[in-house]
Amino acid sequence: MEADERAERGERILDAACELLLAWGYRRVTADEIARRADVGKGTVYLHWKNKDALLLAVVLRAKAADHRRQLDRMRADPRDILPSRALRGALLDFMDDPVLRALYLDDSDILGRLHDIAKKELVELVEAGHETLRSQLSTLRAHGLVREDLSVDQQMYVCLATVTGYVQAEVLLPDHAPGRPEERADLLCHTVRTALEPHGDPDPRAVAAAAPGVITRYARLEELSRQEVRRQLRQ
Amino acid sequence: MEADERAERGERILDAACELLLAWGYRRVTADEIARRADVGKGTVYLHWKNKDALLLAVVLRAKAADHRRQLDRMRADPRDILPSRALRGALLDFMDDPVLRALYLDDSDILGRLHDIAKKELVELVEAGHETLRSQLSTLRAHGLVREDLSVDQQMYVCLATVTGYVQAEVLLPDHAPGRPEERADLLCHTVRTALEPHGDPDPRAVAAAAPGVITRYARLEELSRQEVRRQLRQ
DNA sequence: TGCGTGACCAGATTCGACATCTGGTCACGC
DNA sequence: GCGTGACCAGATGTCGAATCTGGTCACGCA
Repeated sequence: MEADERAERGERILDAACELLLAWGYRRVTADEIARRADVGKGTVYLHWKNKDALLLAVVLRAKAADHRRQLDRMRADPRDILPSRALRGALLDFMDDPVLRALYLDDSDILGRLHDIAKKELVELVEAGHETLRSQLSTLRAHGLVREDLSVDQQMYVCLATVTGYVQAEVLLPDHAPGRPEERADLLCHTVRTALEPHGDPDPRAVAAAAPGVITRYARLEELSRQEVRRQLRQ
Repeated sequence: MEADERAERGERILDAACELLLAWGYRRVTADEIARRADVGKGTVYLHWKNKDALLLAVVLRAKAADHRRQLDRMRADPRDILPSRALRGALLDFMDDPVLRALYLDDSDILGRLHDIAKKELVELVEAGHETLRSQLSTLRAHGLVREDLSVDQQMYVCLATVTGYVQAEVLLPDHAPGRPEERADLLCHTVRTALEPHGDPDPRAVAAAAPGVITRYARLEELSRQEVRRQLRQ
């Protein structure tokens, strides 16, 4: 059997599941309809995933992997994006663009239903790895003078996580008062994190260039891990 | 009839309702049990409030009024608490202390049930007034050089609201990673807001003293408005 | 020979009629 | 004349019947 064909079919099933998940929500999505939209028999769905939850979890994991991918691409295109302010700015823009991430981070139970709880349990490892990546990123940047040392690394992690959480939640909690353009809101997050953690003035390009490879390597590892998690849901 | 006695009875009913709301949640609270705990007949409850929702809304409004009261007391005790970083630090500590505010701001539907939706509709005016107070506070402090002018007032409002939202949500979303002591978490919020909005270095005490009366007057007005809203729920 | 399929079944979910509970009223009595 | 609790209509909960759906597997097509 063609491995490529199998993989392509798997993607088609994921696409159909993703479409249905966003349109109907977890509770209303049926294995029958996923198979119909993906143009395969229902049994074929179960040749790829052991059950419906594993399939829908894979939809969420694929969105997260794509998110990590975009983050990594940005850092490779412009190393200044390794700075926490710029990295979180990008993360917020990605979040605003991707309806699956929106549903996941806003805990939209209309869409995710109990999938959120399942995802939380299954993603513990990945979230932990994300936190470790952030910790390592902050440590590296401190060593290069790109992040201040007036707070501990743990405190800076909390600042990053709490602040980005606020801007994410603000997307739904403060629909009025929000500056109209997504970029403007992302720039405000950037400003908040930069002033909280980074030294004044523009970052030294040589320090950025020196710190980039290490940070990018860690993010590449995180991206690889998230792609692994998508595959891990597959039956074989 | 003694007006004092009536008011005292009203408080007792509010206390009982508050206790039950936190212990049982909106859905399980009954007018019968509130009356029993407050040692009054059920009819008496309805002499004070036109229905159960108005009573439970009054519970929430009373918590919000007490919150405004504490904020005002702090500003009067130490005028430096008019600075946004210090004001939001206090707001976060208050939030962490008061279970009703916790339920309200975290949208705890186990406790509030549909009361949250009712409150959102009824509180539009008060929330709007709170935002106007914040806007006026920022303008006043900018005029006294206590808040920077590198962002617009609207942008600074969004920074305040989004950031405090994040630290509030972080209380439940990041139970691990959170520094153990509430004060430490509040200090991190203080740091974040201060670096985002305020000039470097300690604030000029004379500028603070000059700006304080105006800001305190606005907060006093807000507190009065919130007390009015509690009374407005009463039947007479 | 082996991958893909859809009819099939057990168990989960939904529905709706019936029973119980509770918000709000008001005639009574202290 | 204010406070009360018995009372009632409508809201809410219960539980079995009917329907739906996840997951399997015997079959057939390539």
